Amino acid sequence: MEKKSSSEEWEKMKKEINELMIEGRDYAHQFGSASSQETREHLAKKILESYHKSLTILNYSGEPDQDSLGEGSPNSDDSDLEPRIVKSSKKSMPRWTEKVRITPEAGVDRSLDDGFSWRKYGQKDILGAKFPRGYYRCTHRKSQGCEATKQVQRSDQDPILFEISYRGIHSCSQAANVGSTIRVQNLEPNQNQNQEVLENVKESLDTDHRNYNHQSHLHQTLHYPLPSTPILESNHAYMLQMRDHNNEFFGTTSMSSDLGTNVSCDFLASRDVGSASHSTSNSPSTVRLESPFESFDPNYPFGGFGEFYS
DNA sequence: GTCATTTGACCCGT
DNA sequence: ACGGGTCAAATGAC
Repeated sequence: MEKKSSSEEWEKMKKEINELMIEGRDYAHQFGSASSQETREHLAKKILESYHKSLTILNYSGEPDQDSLGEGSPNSDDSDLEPRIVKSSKKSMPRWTEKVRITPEAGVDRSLDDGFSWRKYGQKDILGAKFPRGYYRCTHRKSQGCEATKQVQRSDQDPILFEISYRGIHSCSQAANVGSTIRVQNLEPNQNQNQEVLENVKESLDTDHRNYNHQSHLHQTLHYPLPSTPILESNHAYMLQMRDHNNEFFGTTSMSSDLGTNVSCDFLASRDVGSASHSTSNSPSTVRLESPFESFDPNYPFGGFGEFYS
């Protein structure tokens, strides 16, 4: 009954997000032709704003039903399209899901690396899923009591797509350094790098737009390429702000980290996911695709996968 | 020796 | 009772 109104509300939000993303894409295009540093800074800020607004909307609504987003996760029982706030049944820990697709350019490591260190504590075959699900928790759980955990599930349909479910916010010191979005190693304010990053953003936005009609791509877009973006210092504060805001949505992990990474905490498997090379040696920044990858088709054109195996 | 991963057993919610 | 999530002993890598 109330379903309909929820549905309409979600449609409305989608539309808003769509507009924001298009706006961001346009700014990214302009960035490409901008000559002055000042203009670039301004555009970079605008791009970030678009992302921020989109995230705010998403954050407010909770995550769009993953199942409705296609890429069928094995655990999708309901087919409702309405968005819903996944408030963990487990206590009141925030929970959100991200879909990460491995890209040839980034490789598995980067694609899945969210900047956090994760330790795998279990793996399980899930009913109806071809690949086992990996369970990870923050490496600093013992030392700092960080309760963040994540689950990595490789998609049945798309072997290069991983669904990462995060639970809890990182309370460890790493959260402050990584944020959910910024890849520490990329913070070096190098202009070339900066431009490269924005180019990626641009590319990302284009891609998003292309897939716009597919909700399923919304998540992918959320792979903020920006995170790793060192962008200008003037924007750094903004990024951090965004990061904090996003922690609620992405958790600490995420994306390429964080807004940038990933799923910042490395997703895949923890090793994966969190890996981003961090302290514990555990996760070498690479998420080892673990078993899910063992059955990985070697024919996949992603050289990066090799890294997982090594 | 230390720490991460593996994996079967156990716990808990539905 | 079933399935998902976690624990913890065994094992492996560094």
